[in-house]
Amino acid sequence: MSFSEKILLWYQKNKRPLPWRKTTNPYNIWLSEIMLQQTRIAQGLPYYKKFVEEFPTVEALAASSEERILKLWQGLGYYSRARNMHATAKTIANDLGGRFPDNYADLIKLKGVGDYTASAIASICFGEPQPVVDGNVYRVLARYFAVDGPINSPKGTKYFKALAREVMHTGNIRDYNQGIMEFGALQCTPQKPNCQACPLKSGCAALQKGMVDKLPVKLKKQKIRKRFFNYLVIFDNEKNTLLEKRRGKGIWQNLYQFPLIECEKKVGPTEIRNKISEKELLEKVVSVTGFDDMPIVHKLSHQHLYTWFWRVDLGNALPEGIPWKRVPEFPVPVLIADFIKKVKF
DNA sequence: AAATCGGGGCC
DNA sequence: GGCCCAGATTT
Repeated sequence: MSFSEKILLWYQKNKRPLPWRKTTNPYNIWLSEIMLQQTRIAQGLPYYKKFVEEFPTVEALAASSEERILKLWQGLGYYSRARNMHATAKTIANDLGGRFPDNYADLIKLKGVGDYTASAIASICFGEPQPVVDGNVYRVLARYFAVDGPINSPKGTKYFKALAREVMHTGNIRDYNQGIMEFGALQCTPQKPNCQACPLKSGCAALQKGMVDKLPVKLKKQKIRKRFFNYLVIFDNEKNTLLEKRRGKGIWQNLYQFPLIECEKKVGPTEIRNKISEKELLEKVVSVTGFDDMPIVHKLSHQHLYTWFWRVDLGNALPEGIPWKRVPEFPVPVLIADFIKKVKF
């Protein structure tokens, strides 16, 4: 039996009953694929259900606001996916008559749809023989064929895409693509793969060479930037607070936060007061007090955010003040959401 | 070619 | 603390 036939057979016996496996509707498949980019199924699943519930069709998603979409997306990370998803929904609803492109070449033109996602939708929804290469596929192929070149160099990416194309099962690409990913997720796992009970062990080159735990090879690790955030949790004399929308290029684009003062190092209440008056952010500051002396350290994959929250009481009323009860309506980073959840006023 | 973009689970 | 996750986009 060939590699792909064994994958197919394993999948038929071991596949999990996931909601997006009950349909080949491209809207549902697209939604699930965008949400699962760099995201474990356990984490993405509740978000998929929420989105399908609130937006049953691409038209419903297109008609929604970005803010509402970001709110539902809150906690899932990589928020550009949500913004691109909204843009693509509008393209499909408004320019394409509500119909998804039905082939790889057209799918990959959509915002937020790259090689993997275009291949996944084209194969799962339309049966187009395009191989998917996600993190699972890299691992399965690197081990089975004992490929020790890096998977994340441009040459490596091309090599694995070509290898995946060579070995794919064109007769049932729909199940094969999902099968090889499921096999990587459940059987050929990153740590402690279940090689003893593996139906592919007789042909696995890495197993025969004792290299299973060395593969796949990945280049470089990114170094982590430290940043120092000071959030101003403001209360005016009507107990309203202030939120600002993050603009520009960096993390958390278009999400909300308390007014932020970023510094090069830890600072005290005096510096915070000075910064407030320098920027003429607020008038009539009555008091500035820290919630904690120790920072909350929020760890992203490429930044560590050392964060202090400051309570700032005002003697006047803010024209754009937001009642504390309405704060949970805004999409915010998990760092902010955790703080709001933790404190009681 | 390298950097950027989140958050959570596991060891 | 490091690694990984149904990757895409920007620089």
